[in-house]
Amino acid sequence: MLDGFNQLAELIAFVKSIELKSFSAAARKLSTTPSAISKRVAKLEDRLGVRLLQRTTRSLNLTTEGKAYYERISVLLRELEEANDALISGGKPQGKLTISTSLDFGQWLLVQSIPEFLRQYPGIEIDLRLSDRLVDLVVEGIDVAIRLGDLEDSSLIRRHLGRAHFALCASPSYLKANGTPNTPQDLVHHNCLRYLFNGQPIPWKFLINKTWQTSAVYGTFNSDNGGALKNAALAGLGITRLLSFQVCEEVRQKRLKLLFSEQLPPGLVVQAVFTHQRNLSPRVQVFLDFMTAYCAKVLV
Amino acid sequence: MLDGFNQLAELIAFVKSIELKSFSAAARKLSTTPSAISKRVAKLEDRLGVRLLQRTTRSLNLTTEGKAYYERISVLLRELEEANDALISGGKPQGKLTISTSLDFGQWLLVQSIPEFLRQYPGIEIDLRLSDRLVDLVVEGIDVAIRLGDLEDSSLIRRHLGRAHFALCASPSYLKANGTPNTPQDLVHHNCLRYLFNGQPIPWKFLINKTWQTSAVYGTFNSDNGGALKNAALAGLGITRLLSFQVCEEVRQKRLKLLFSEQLPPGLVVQAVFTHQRNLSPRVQVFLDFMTAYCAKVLV
DNA sequence: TAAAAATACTCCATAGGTATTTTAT
DNA sequence: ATAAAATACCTATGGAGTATTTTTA
Repeated sequence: MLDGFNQLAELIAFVKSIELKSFSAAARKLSTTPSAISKRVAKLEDRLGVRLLQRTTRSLNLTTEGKAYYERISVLLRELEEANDALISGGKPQGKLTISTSLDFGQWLLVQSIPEFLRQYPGIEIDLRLSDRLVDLVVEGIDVAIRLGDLEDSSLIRRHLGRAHFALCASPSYLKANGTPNTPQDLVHHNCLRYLFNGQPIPWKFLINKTWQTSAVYGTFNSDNGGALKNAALAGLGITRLLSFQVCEEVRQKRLKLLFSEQLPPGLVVQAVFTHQRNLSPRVQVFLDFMTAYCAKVLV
Repeated sequence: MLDGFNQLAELIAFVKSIELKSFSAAARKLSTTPSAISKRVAKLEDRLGVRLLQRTTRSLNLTTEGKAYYERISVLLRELEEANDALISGGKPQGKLTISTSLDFGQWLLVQSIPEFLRQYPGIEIDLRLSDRLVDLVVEGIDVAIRLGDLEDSSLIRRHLGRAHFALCASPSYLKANGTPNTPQDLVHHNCLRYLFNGQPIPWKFLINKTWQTSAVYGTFNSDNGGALKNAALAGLGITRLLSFQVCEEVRQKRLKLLFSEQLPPGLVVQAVFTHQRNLSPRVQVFLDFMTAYCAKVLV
C-alpha cells in the first residue's frame, strides 16, 4: 500500500530539487527553506529505504535508483497537477501549454499563429521549445509536438494537420547572373544549397517524363537550418529547396523566385503528436482544433 | 502548482472510499477512524473547491466532477505505488499481478501454467479476472490481458504469444450412433454445436478443393461458453468446434475424436496486451517472458 | 432504530523555521 | 572564503482519536 508514503510534499521537493539541481533553489521556488527541502528528501529516502540523491554541498547527483524513480514520479506529479487543474477550471482551457516542434516550423508558421491563439484563450500560456532532434514527450513533459514528415512512433497519437509543400527557389539576382535552369537536369550546373538531415543532404526529386527521378545536385553550402539556407538564397548564393511556408513572404515580395513548382514531390506531412487520447487536457484539445483550422488555411 | 495539494493521504482516502462505497469501510481498510476519512475527503474538497462526493449517512455518490477526478487519480495512485514497489524491490518481480483473459483461455490454458509461474516467482501473487467482454486495462487496473483473435486497440502494446488452432471434434459415441462425416459438406446432416460471439454463431470454414469455404451447419445447441460446448460434445450431443488447447486432454484420452484437422483455418492469434512500454513492471515483464515460452511449448 | 457521516474538542506528532555546524570547491 | 547541505532545537499547526450529534433508510 501507499500507506506511509503520505507526503506529496516530499515527492515535490525531490522532483524540484532535481530539476533545479539544488535544494536551495528548490526551496526558493517552493517558498520554503532549504532546511525543509533537505528534510523532505531525507524523509522520502528513509521511507523508501533507498538513497535517491548523492549530494555534496556543491552538487546533487541522482543515484541509479533515484533516476529511475524520478522519471516515473515527475510524470505522475505533472498528471496529478493536470487532474487538479482540469477539475478546478471545470474543463475550461487554461494553464501552461508546452509545445515542441522543429526550428523551421516553429520559427515561421507556428509563431505567426500564436498571437491569435493566445487572444482566443486568455487563460493559456505557451512554452515553445524548438529542436530538430526527436524529443521524448513524456520525459520532457511536452503536451504536444508538431512534426514534419511521417515519423513512426508507436506509443503516440497522431493528428494530421496538412502537408508542407517543397519550394525550390533562388533570388532574381542569382538567376540573372547564372541563368534560369530550364529543366531539373540543368541544376547540375548550379550552386544547390541543400538541407542536411542527420548530417546528410536530402536528395532532390523531380517529376521528369512522368517518373520520379533524383537529380544529382551539388553546391558549396549545406545546412541543417532552413533559415540559414533561405538567407543564403536571398543573398544570391544559389538555389535551395525549402518548404513553401518558409518562403511565401519572400516569394510574394519577389525577393525569391520559385522553380519547377509543378515537378516537385508532394511535400511533408505535418502532424501533431501527443500522448494518451484519454483525458486530453482542454488546453491541448483547443490547441489541436486551432492548429487544424490554421493549417487548413495556411498550408495550401 | 501542486502546492496546497500536499496530502497523498487525502487522495487515498477519497479513492478507497469510492472503491468500498463507504467511509467506514475505507477507515477499516486503511487502519484509521471514519472521522479521519471524513475529514480527509472534506479537506480535499475544500482545497479543490469542488464537491467530489454527494454523501448521505447511507450512501456515497460521485458527483460528475468527482467521477472524472476519481478516474484520473486512481490510475495515478496505482502508478505511484508501482513506482515505490519497483524501487523498493530493486527490480525484483513481486507484488500483485492482475491478469485479464477470456473464460476459455483462462480456465484451460492459463490456470495450468500458473502454479509453475508462482513457483518460479515466490514474490508474486495473481489476480485472475476472467471475462469475455473487452475490458479497459487502465480503468480496471489490469496489468496484462491475454486476448484471442487479432483485436485492434490503438493505445495498447501487443506481444504475440502464438496461435490457437481450431479443433473440430465429437465423442466416439456420437460418431458411432450418427456416422462419421467424410467431408465437411456432410456436416449438414449432423448436429453442430456452435460457439456464439456477440450472440451470433461463428461460421465454420473449411479448405475444400484448395479454397476456403463456409459450410452451412446447424445444430440444436449453441453457447458462448466453450466449456459448455465441450461438455455437450462429451455427452454425445453433437460435433463442435473449439480450440485445440481446450480439448487436447480429452483427445489424448480418446474421449473426443478430431475431424478434418487438415482442412481447418489457421486459428486465432493469441497475444498479450498491456499499456505503456516504458517502465513495464518487473512482474509483468517476467510474466510476459514466461507466457511467451509457455505458449511456444503448448500452442503447437 | 441502527448504522453511518459530520462535528466538537482535545492531544500530540511532526513538519518547518531559526540558528548553527559541516563540507566541498 | 563562501555558499550549500545537514543538524539541533524549538514552536505551532493541524491531523487523528474520542465522544457526541445528526441524518436517513
